[in-house]
Amino acid sequence: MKIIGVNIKRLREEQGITLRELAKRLNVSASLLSQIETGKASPSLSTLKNIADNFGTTIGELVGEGQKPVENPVVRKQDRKTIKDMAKGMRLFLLSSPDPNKQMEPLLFQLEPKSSSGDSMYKHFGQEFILVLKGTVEITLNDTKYILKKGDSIYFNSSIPHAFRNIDNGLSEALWVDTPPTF
Amino acid sequence: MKIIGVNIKRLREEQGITLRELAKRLNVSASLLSQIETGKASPSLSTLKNIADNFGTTIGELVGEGQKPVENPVVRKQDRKTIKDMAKGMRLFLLSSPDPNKQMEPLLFQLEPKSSSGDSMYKHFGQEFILVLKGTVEITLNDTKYILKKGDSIYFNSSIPHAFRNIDNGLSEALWVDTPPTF
DNA sequence: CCCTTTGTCAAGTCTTATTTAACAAATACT
DNA sequence: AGTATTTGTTAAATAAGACTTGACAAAGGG
Repeated sequence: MKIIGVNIKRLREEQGITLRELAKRLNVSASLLSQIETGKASPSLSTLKNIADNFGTTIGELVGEGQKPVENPVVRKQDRKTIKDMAKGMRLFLLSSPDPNKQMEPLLFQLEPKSSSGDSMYKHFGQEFILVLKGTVEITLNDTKYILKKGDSIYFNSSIPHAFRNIDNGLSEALWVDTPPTF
Repeated sequence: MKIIGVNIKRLREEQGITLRELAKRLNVSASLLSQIETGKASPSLSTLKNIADNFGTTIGELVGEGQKPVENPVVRKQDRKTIKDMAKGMRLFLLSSPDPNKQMEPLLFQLEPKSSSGDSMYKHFGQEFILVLKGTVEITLNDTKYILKKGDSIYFNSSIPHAFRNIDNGLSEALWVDTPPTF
């Protein structure tokens, strides 16, 4: 995990602070920090957490999750890939090219009148964000139902059982971003 | 970091696999895995990486970054908070309530004709996703310029120097999600 | 009932994270 | 110039704790 050291060093130098100074803040020896930055030692989780906190970042960032370059950044409207086998009357469009390094998964979904995500509720790791672009969507979190009209948005943890349903007479459309990617 | 063990145990049980079986796959003793799951020991980074890989997830998820419940999930169109002090002619609306546990930051930005993000380019940790909802936006990654029309989207690493500019005669509007949150 | 399988615990081993102390190279001060 | 002070790095020693072994009780399964 050499990337850890590189990231730490970069953050440190961005703040223009010295290795010894950072070591003091973290309550570790300058030597250890040097070894970590040069990849000669691997920090314990607790010191890694300290480092992340100190820089206001996360362990995930430090270990380089989702750091690698993403190719083919742009997806044109007409080139969107579709995902089919979901619930009936529901269309899903990928708004980004598949890439294992992506942290987020942006999707556009279209719901025919009366269509829904099905009877069982979803529940998984990560978080989700939904912005309604057209129509009206009912979103259920646990037992609570939220009615979202065009322009309304919602943000929740995917570990909360969730489901959604089009309650508009016409087509409903929403942008959906979740993390981590599932497709 | 007791949360690590809880997450691992949950993932393991979701797969319906036994503690000993998982231990074998990871090349560690069942005892160690038990101690980790019950929070009596903290895994080294290398074994934690193995665990994350095994479940097709990330270290970040395992350490519980962005797992805690999010309150007040819904943001109504009329209740959106605005961020001002950005570049001139540029308006930013928060599409989610501030929450330190959020992994993503969904924003709506409106660009007056000829407005841009400024002369210097942005460069920071994380990733970004942009979907153009109205008008035409020019996005620069390193030296490459991309013209995005309504419905086009782009996904890139924030560590790539980036900037954007409205090249439409009218107002341009785009949805912008980045990770981790900066506001 | 016996036999296997489940997860956990105590005690020991051993890797390795971390410290101490010294080093050369660079910067600052006089 | 020279003399400190500060920079990051390294070797060796230490201490912490990750990890193993082996045994245990509880819970099925035959």
